[in-house]
Amino acid sequence: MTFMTAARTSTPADRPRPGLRERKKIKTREAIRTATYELIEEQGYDATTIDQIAERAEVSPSTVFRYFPTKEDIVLTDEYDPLIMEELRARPAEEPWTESVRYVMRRAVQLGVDEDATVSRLRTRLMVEVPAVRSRMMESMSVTGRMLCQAVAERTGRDPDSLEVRVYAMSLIGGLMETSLYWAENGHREDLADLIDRTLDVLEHGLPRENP
Amino acid sequence: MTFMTAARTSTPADRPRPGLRERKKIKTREAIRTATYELIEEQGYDATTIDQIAERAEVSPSTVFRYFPTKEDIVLTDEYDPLIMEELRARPAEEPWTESVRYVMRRAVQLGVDEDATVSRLRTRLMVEVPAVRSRMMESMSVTGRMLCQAVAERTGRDPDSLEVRVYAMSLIGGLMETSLYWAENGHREDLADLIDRTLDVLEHGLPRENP
DNA sequence: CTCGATTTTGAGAGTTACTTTCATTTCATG
DNA sequence: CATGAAATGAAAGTAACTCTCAAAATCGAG
Repeated sequence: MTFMTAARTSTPADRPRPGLRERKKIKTREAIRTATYELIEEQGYDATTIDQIAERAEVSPSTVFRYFPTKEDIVLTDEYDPLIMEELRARPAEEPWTESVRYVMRRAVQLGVDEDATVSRLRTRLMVEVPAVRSRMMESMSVTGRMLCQAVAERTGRDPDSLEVRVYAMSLIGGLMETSLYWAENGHREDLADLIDRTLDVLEHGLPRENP
Repeated sequence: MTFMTAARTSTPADRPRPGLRERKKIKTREAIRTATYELIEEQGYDATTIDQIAERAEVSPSTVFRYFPTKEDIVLTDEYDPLIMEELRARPAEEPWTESVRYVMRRAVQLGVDEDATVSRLRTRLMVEVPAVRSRMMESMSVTGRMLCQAVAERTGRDPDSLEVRVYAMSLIGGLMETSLYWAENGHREDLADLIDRTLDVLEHGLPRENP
């Protein structure tokens, strides 16, 4: 769900003490990411090289690649999928599936925007403007899609690998993806939660009768 | 619609005489493509370099890039979208929209498989196996999506840029994409036309009641 | 056919993302 | 503190893609 949420930037108060090594690792990761965001804001995505990122983050270029396999990943790495999955599982079993989806998606959006609206917008903007970023994001869609398959299967007792479940999941993801593109293309003016609602309406009931 | 059809390989008998220059260009294009297919069959996608392709196609590396902007494009360049668009427009206006889609998609698949089943399968296989190819293919999805928006808008008198139309188009594309992935992952055993039918059923009516 | 304009091609050098290897440093643990 | 494991940096290498410019092929008109 990279396409609608900010990345989780810190480990609030998870486990007791992750050890110095772990903490340093997280710090480095964050340093690289914020350096990248800054540089992109300053000079744009393409003009920003890995070397510049490394320099500003005060690590070596090789370290950058050790943390992120590709440049796009620095912007896009997503740690929310598991959260969404959890929330989806936590919904009451009697709740209609479409309701659960609606609830969880709205919540995911809210989380992302709350945490850091600037990053959220930068990301979706890059998604519209930089083909490589968009590609990478779509790539992550399939992963989210598989996860959704799993969730649908658990909830409704279907085979997660069946064509039907997979098609359902993918069309959902595709639709939501288009929603965030739409949001960004229109300058983030409209309320994303509303857009999500309208999107789910289309997916559930098809196109509405009229469109003035 | 790259993801389900082969590329149009020749200009059957279009216009009277395109001139030597044009004909040579088409030939070069084809040479590059078949060289690429061969090399990939022999050694796999990643192991195949542009230089090798250039050598076998008997052109210079720069020429390869002049014809195709990226390596993935050599495999994936799609010339079917306009055809699909045409066919969609040619359907009678009274026909329900979903019927038109069903008819045209099945036809597109048939065309692709008829023309060259081997290439059709190689493509979908690469789509499953090579991330870069899958990305590039997804990238082309958005283009096809915009086109579909246009078609939906024309047929039903809606705004092609409205959220609803865009979401509808994208979920359709996403679903079909997943269908070809499914087809390839299962070794191309099932009949693609049947899969398409089941896909459209899901998109039109949601997940079926039960799934034994 | 020939000449000049236009287009296509090739050669080569350059940029940059990404990989790989290996020695060095840094941290955890007994 | 000593020993082992993990993180880091330096450096060289690969391959996709870009750019430039000169040579060659094609076309159109006289």
